[in-house]
Amino acid sequence: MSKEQPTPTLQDVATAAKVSTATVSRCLNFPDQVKEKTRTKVLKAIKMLSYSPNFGARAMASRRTDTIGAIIPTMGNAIFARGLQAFQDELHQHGFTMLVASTSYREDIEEEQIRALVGRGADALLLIGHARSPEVYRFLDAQAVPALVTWAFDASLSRPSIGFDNQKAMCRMAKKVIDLGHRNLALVSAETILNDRAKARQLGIEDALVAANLCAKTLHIVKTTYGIEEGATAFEQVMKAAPQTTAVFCGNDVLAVGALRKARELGFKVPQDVSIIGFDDIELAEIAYPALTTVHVPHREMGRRAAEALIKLLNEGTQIEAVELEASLVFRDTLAPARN
Amino acid sequence: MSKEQPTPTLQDVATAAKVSTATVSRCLNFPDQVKEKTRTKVLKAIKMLSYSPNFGARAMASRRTDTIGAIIPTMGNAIFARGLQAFQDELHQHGFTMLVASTSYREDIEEEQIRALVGRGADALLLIGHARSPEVYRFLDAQAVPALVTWAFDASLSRPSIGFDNQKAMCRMAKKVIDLGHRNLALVSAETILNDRAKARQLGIEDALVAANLCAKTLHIVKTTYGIEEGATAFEQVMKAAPQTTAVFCGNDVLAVGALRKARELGFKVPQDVSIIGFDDIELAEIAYPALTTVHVPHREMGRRAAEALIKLLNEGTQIEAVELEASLVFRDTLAPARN
DNA sequence: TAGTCAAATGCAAGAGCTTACATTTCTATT
DNA sequence: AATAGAAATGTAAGCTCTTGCATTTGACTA
Repeated sequence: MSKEQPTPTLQDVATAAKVSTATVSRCLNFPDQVKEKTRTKVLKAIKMLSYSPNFGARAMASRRTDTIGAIIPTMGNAIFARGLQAFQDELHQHGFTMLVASTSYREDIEEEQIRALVGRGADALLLIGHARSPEVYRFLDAQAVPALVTWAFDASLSRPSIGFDNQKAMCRMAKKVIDLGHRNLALVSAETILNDRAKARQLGIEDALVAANLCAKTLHIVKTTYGIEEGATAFEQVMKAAPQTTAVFCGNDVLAVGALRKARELGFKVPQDVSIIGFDDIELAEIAYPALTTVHVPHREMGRRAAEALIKLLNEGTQIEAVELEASLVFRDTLAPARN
Repeated sequence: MSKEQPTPTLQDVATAAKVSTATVSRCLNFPDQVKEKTRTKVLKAIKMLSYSPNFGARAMASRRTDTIGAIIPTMGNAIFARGLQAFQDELHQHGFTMLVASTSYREDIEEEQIRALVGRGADALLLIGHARSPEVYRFLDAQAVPALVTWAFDASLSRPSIGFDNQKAMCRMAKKVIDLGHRNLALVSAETILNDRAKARQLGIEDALVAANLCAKTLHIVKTTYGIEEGATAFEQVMKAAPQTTAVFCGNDVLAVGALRKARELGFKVPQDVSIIGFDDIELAEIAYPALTTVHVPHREMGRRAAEALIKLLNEGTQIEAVELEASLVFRDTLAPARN
């Protein structure tokens, strides 16, 4: 630890291999531009010195970092995990590295993280949802850092997105629920001011209500933060404030699973007494008992396609084109016709 | 898009604010070294230009990146999510950024990722488990990149670790199980060659067996990869090959939850017919039905302490000292006395 | 008012890599 | 064997910031 042995540089490798730094650099970046014999020599020197290129220097000289940043609300649960894993797998296959930062669903932290990742040299960014201040977008433009929005889809916006239409998907689900005779609906949702996905999901239910000639105002809404415990508490509130409720929509599966547990604790039979509907279709949904009826989000596909689009943009300058993916309905065991 | 407007540099800011680059740099890094009036001027110029420092240049000039890499087996499930979130939260509070990469439990990919992150300028690394080739450690030493091992604890190794003793924890659990009269134990585990945690957990059960004067060889082991489906399949194999089994240990909760589901499908009553024990205590465990008996891993604490130690090392040169955390046993509903 | 010393600022030398351009080495052709 | 042209390699400038040291500014003292 005390022996301050400086890390080897390109120059050291060049010296050791008795070639110029340019040749070593080419060996690393365009191997087929250098003769096999030379390459072997250089590679040996690299291995001998345990050389690893200095990222900063490379970034500065080549004006790119092959790094893409992903900024998600949280890593604390599985909601974004699968999509992110797919995103990273795809990036990795193309020689890109992913940087992740999380925001705890807070707008100020998101902005900070965006700046941090751009500052760290991210060539592009993956963002969740559209809603953020115009200033952030201005910053991204000034820095010439492309950003792709996912986990949402809105053709009306100019920023490209690769995702699904939260509103439409939730509306489809709500229609099914209404078809089953439910008239007293409730929604346990995240705060919708800073979360356009949550907002869209709420609107989806209201759309369905209106389409069925019911009043959108009848939807009983409880706002909370995401978490199993929070879902449980919110469910209790719902049933206390609106005991006639027969179907409780939840903003995501984590909330739904909490609601499910609380329902059991309170002696409600699910789905006979009350139906519970989730959103996302993460592992939890399948494992919950009874297994959760939910909206399936194409996580992996979304992650993969997003990575693909970004890579193409960076490597070939191909503009990103928006892609709308389908979210499907998964009917498991927590939805049944309304009791009456 | 076509207007190639170059991103502003320190120099541009300096010019705009009519000061030297040095002053701008100090404004950013040591604000109290510059007079208030000057600072205001500079800050205004920065805002006006939407300037953001170039990470590469800064990294090169200052020889540090304030970036810490974390390399985990997978982001696809929640096993590492919570710990990682805590790790990142702590880092963030101290102005560090986290880089994440995942390995899919493959040694070759891990090595690649280690090189990638070091190459990307990670000042330090968080690694899961001890087992990896000496060459990797040599590389880390050559690059002078400190690495902290977590999710495991082994005082006998020179590399510091902040984690828990997988073997001891699993042994404690196994003793309880044996106390409950179980004599025919099985284990569904990941491949233990490349996974020292899995290996340790297996040894823990064998220790308990020996301590109870039973033969370690009686432990029926099925190896598989991690996944709910895989857990289900493995459970079926276990019960087919060793139908007398009354307690099935699982390498982690994901496997356990799969086993649980398959048990139900096959008509086994859990825990009356067969007990199932998990490891990790992630959300799934609590939500599973019946709720899973498992070994609780102090994810958040581990992540937080690891970050703390690394930050101290980087900022103040304080050597990391190994910390052994306690993994506790969580008895829920999938463990009962052996039938006989 | 001159002189002292600390605070504020400026100057300029790197930091390690890529790459345009220059030079050398080969290969193939005559 | 001489030589054109391609392939391989070398030279050196430049990428953007930090920082040690030099210089200037300014407050205070004598």
